[in-house]
Amino acid sequence: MRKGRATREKLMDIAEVAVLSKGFGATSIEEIIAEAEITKSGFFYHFKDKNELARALLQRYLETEDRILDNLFDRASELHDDPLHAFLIGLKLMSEMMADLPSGHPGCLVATYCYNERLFDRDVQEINREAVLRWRARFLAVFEEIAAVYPPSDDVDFEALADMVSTIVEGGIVMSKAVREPKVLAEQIMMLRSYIKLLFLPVQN
Amino acid sequence: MRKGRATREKLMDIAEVAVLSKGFGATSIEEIIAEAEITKSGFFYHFKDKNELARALLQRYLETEDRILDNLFDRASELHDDPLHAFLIGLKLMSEMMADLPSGHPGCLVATYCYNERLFDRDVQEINREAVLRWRARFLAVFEEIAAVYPPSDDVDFEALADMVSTIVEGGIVMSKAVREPKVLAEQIMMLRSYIKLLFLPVQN
DNA sequence: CTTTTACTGCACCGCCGGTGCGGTTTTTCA
DNA sequence: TGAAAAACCGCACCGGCGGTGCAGTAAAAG
Repeated sequence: MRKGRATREKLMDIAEVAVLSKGFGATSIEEIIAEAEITKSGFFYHFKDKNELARALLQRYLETEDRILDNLFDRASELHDDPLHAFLIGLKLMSEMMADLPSGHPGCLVATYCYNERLFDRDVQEINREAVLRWRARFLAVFEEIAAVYPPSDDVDFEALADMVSTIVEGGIVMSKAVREPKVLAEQIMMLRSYIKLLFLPVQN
Repeated sequence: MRKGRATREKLMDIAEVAVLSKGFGATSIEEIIAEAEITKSGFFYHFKDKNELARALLQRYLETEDRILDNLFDRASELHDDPLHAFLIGLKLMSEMMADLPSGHPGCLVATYCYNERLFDRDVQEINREAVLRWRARFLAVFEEIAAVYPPSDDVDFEALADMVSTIVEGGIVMSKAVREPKVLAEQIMMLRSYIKLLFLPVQN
């Protein structure tokens, strides 16, 4: 019961690393079980097929990401009462967190799954879609709260602005991986922060 | 001689669609030759192995992308002499181009290759890396030209700003694919445009 | 009309995803 | 402590795929 959980987690840890560096289709069950030192039968005891592994991987990933985001912006809110400044602090914390990843961000499963869409059945794709829509809703709420206090300097759609947070992170991860410079992701988040500042902070002069 | 080129292009067209929707590892040579109505021997006449297909795909993709970017910003420059306004027009044109893609952006090979890094040898990865660095150089030149005329409202690193263009496009593609809303990519490019406006355009009041 | 190009056909190898099932060890909990 | 449930192992088998090698051939170019 407890042991099974541990083995399952181990399989998923190994699979996640492989999927993020080779794609889902190129990740063989054979290599996963070899690294986990388990038999193929053992693997299929935990996951009835590869698609179930995909679903489990994505769900676990999304849960930890949500927890990290909650934690990060909660901490930021404790550092400043004002919604705008709290969010700016949150972005700074996020940037620092990304910069502290020793060998760069390992990659986002949401992005991988997008570029592997044909490999998954509808429900896995739907989980992915709804996760991104939750991110949209999360940041939309933040920006509406900010806009209630600070009138924006440009007429922007707040849904698009909310999406921009995810866009920058997803794009930043790709860029970091492509040029092999982990700092690019952290810098891009700071660029987003610069935009939010210019958009909502009253001009100082 | 001419016939061979056509077959090669056909194989690459089929492969590119498959790679962008399933990843490189999950794209089988078998399915490519089935769709192209050719034999496996015929395939290996054109590409000595799968890695050479990968290289050819990437190189062709990068060439067409560069041509599209050249064309787009050249057209923009013809519409306005000022570097800032020309670039803002360029972003608008880019956004409209993305919005006009009937079933959304098919995906970027650079991003796919990032999330499939372990599948390719060093030289393919290096081609990918240098392509992104060329994008950086391209937009860096643009922003330096703009900054020579318009002092930026915030102290930003121009290399990071240059990377932001690619970041927004890469991230926007992922977001569009994830939520299955082609317009998201076009909107994100307009968000970038909004930032550039706030960053360089003198405050109007 | 010969050379080059662009293929076809076939045989073969080893790996992989996946299925099925029977047996065994380990853990849990009553 | 001991039975039940959980967590595996072993093995056999299937079809598909990446890839190699090579001999032969149709078509286009010169």
